[in-house]
Amino acid sequence: MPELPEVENIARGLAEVIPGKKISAISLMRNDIVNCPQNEAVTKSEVENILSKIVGQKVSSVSRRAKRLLIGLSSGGAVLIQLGMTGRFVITEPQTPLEKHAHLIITLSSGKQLRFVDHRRFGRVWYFDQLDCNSPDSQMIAAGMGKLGPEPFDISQSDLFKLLSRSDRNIKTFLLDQTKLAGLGNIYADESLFASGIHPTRTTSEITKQESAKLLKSIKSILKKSISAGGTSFSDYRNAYGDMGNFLNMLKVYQRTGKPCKVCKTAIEKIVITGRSTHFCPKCQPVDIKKDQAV
DNA sequence: ATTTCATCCTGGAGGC
DNA sequence: TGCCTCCAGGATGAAA
Repeated sequence: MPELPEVENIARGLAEVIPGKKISAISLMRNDIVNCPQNEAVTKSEVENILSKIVGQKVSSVSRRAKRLLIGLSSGGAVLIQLGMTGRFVITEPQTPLEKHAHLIITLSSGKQLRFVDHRRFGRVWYFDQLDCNSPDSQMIAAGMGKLGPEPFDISQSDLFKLLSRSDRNIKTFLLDQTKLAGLGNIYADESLFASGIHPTRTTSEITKQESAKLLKSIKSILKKSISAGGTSFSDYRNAYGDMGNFLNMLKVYQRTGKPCKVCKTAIEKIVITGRSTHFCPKCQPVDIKKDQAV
């Protein structure tokens, strides 16, 4: 659920509080969130081995790659967290009653606790002895890090256009493919397509160079605005302090089905594209390429 | 090689 | 109130 702006806000919140703190204890309520792509829980002894490596280390850094959170440790190792749909972090006092779906509790030398809470349990946690996002390390690959495409802020207009030209999918599905462009999820894919006037079912190879440039500009601008606003909160997302994000009020199409378009008053429509609900304005985002843009 | 599909979960909303 | 169905910020391996 959390997309790039939400994870960025969580990372910034944690970066203010946990670097320099020693990890004095860890408890894991569920083994099946550790080091496994889906449901292959690691063994109890493997988990204990991992936890023993982490306890006693200092947190050296907090960063983000796409929608993943990286907590760097003094040994050079790192904990990687994929939040899934409903994962969140809570910084709290140890005496605060445990959240119903708290799966991992890290107690810091400051006395505070960092809790990973995730009611749908799509979230996963990995530990690496060495933090190197580009390493061919098999675990890094297993964690999906090796396959991630560039961040929207790090790709050029011409490179995005090349990627689009080479693919024959619809643009909505393309934007959700983390191996092509990493960081967008369902909200920001829909919002970016609206901002650039592109219908979500348009075939990527038919997107013009001008449209592609406008799309990248829209993506970057929307992500930046949302990061500044603290992200978008529906039911679950909160930053590390429990605050909600304010970008919800700024959404133009996402979850506004039937409501008037903020630009032209036409009712926003919702369709399903490869299993994901997709919101758009039928007038601002025509199915056909605009005549003045056609070659 | 690409692309889609079902699946992993829990809980809230809405229909009857 | 209860029961049922549908839906939800994601990512994956298997199948087409």
